[in-house]
Amino acid sequence: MTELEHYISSYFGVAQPEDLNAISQFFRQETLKKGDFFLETGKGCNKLSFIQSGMLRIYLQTEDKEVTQWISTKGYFVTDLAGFVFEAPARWTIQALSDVELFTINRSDYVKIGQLIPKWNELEKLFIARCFVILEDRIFTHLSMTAEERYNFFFENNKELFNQVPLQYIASMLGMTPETFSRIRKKQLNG
Amino acid sequence: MTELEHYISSYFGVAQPEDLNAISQFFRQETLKKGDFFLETGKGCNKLSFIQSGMLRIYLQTEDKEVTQWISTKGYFVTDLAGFVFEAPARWTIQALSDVELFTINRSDYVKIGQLIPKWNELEKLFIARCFVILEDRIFTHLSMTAEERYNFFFENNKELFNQVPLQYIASMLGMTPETFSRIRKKQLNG
DNA sequence: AATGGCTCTTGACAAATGTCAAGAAATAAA
DNA sequence: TTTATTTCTTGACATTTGTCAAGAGCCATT
Repeated sequence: MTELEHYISSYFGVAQPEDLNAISQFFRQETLKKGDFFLETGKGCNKLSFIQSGMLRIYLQTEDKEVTQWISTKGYFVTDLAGFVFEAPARWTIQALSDVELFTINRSDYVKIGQLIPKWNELEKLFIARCFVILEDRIFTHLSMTAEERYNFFFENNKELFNQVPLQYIASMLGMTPETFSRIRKKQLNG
Repeated sequence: MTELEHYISSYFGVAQPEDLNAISQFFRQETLKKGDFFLETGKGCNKLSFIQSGMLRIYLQTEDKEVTQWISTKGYFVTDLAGFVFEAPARWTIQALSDVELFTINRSDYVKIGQLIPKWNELEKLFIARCFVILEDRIFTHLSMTAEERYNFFFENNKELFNQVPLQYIASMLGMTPETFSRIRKKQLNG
């Protein structure tokens, strides 16, 4: 099984080798240089990618600040769901934090998967439902935890990220300023 | 078109009257008294309902506090997605804030819709994707707004809720204490 | 090694939000 | 209506988090 097939299998639960192979044929390899944009707010997003290596930051520039929504790393998929599924203008700007290797599929090929694999729509549904549940959890952390608790919770589950990306982005994605993040960090390292 | 058919049509985009009718046949009417539990954390959730009248609160009791995740009102659907789709133990407790009338479908009947309507899985996918996008927005409010801004944003879009449910629940669902909520409220009414 | 540009840390202070306790107001129960 | 219960508001104060400004550390380029 190729790495791509492994991702598809684990995210969508596709089991048949021939199906996996057929699906993976639709993807093409693509690379981004550090700083390149995968997507910009307001533009069309007609692709979905799996990250083979590197990291991407999903964010939005508002009037007064830049809000990082998520950082996607190896093994994750990346797209603007509203853009990809509903052909709406992209909500997020997505930029490479490092050189990035991707497996990318475009919308028209993606649609073909549904025609090829009868169960695809259901697998996709289950996939998006899992994503929904993850967001539910994330909202819950904001309703129930302090900045420090969110820091610890995220750190426990994403230790490796802390020495790979600028910390200010992690701070933003946890809903706090870089200064607060830095102080909590100091406290956790010393205490 | 019945009220139920209207909901199904607007949420799932089912267009054919005969399909709508077939789907709506699977639903049964159900009522809850104020205070009754639609679902309790940890139990199985094998039903999904549309709210014909009344309000339900979706929340979770933690060690030290009760966190309201959402309040569902007329026209909305209600379920524990992880429980309903993945047959996982329910994450949320769902309780009637008032007497409630529901249209309810159970999981086994729900599955039958998929067999009846070829496009169902796709419509469902789109439906859940829309829910996902709504949660993305909600997370964004927590990353980018103060308590006061979240209050105003929510108030503008849900004025009617403010004189229908205990405000402490709205406070919790916006991620602030009842006291903070009350002070912001005063400020907005006076200023 | 020196330069420049980011990024992170720190301090001092300000603002926002939480906590606790009391009482007022609203709602439900009798 | 009266009483009881819950919910909301308010004040005083504590804590958390944000803001601003300066400087330290780090990294890449020269």
